[in-house]
Amino acid sequence: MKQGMANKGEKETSAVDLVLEKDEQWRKTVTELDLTRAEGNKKAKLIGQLMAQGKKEEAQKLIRETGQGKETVKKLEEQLSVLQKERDDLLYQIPNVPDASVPVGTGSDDNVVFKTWGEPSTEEWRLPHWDLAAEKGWIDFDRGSKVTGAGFPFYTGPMARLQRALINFFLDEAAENGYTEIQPPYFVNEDSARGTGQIPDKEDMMYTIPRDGFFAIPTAEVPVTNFHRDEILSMDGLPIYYTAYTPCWRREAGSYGKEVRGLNRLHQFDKVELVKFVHPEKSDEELESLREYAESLLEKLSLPYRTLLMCTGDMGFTQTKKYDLEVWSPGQQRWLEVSSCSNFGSFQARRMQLRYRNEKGKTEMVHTLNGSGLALPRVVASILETHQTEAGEVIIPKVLRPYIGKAQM
RNA sequence: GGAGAGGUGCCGGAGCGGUCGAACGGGCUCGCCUGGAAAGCGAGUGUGCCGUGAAAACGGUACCGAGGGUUCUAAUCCCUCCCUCUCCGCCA
Repeated sequence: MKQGMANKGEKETSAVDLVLEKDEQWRKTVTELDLTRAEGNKKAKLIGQLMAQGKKEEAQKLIRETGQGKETVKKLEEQLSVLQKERDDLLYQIPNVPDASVPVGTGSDDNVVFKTWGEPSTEEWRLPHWDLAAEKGWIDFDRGSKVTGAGFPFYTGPMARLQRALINFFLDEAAENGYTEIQPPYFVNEDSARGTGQIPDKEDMMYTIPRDGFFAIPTAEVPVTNFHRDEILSMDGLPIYYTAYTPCWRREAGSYGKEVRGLNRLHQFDKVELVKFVHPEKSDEELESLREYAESLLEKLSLPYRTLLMCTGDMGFTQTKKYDLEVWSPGQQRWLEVSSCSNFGSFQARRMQLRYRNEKGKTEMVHTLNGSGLALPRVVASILETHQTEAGEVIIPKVLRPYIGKAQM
């Protein structure tokens, strides 16, 4: 655990020891409490029997004896809930441990380029998507700011149509590849946010609806993975593949500058998500097929990309292994992340009490995975730049034409 | 939003202060029966946690929507919340 945490860049690994210590105390208290309860239960049962037999005096005598037992139970229960909260608070702060195949590293420089596809264009004449979109009147950032705030753009005319085409294309592709389409709620409750690990790790990134105790989803991963929370799945039913289109809301506090220019980073964006529930022994290969599927989408859109195998220090709190797919943005001459394919092992399942029944009839935690397939804004950015002509037109990728009815815009 | 009814195991559905982890029916699993099947018969059939154990298993404890409370004892009584259903209102 500690090695894994250290590899993820956690400086402080003492939480592990503290958890063990708290757990030790917690166990002791549980045992004591159970014993005291057993005693009380025995007495209560006896009293019941005596009453039934009409031996009132004997029963009364026993009732008088129950006082201190009750006190003890109450005291132990209080202790136990305190210990449990202390232990669990610590436990929730411990990240998932990286898989052995993940390169050890401290930051983005240590990520490994796993694969590249296509020829990233270095031609200078291409406009960044925000300039082209402004020129054509396709995306209205200013009115978005007026109506809501920065990071909430309007897409207009052909751009709105392109968005819708992409959503449909992604959903149709996923369906053809065995993913069941789901339309989930866009708000979730606190248990769900904790189930997938947004709480406590990424609590600040979510928009909240405090009056009703809801969180606006930062990704469809949250409602879709929680779909099976607190369930025991049958082994025959695995693996389960879901896909869902949803808007995603992220506060993205403290992000400014060219990094967030145009469609690079928004507070609201559209995404088609892929979620898998699988047998623990299959999650490694399931991650690879998830990655390959996401890659196939970029290939069908003729967008050059590269796949990174994220190193331990750059992969995040909840994952055991993660690939990032980055599409090339020729207008910006940089790579943009459009998909993140992750294996969570049993991390989310443990939080969600999500199990399956194995060959022997025992319950075991399932493994969960998810990936974007894909996130729209940066794909749109790359389409506008990659398929841009010198005349300022955009050639629509063949696979999208049935959805748009045009070859260019 | 208003009024009423209700939330029990895989499902249906009893229980409404003690012997209830929970009757009964259905489902499912195993066995018997059969040439095979149906019917019939018999047995079994929850989860979390703690402890013992290599394991199988066993012991304890908790769980009858969630959380509090009353009581020697709560699925059963009280309070708060959530959810479902019916009627009215409103409404895409």
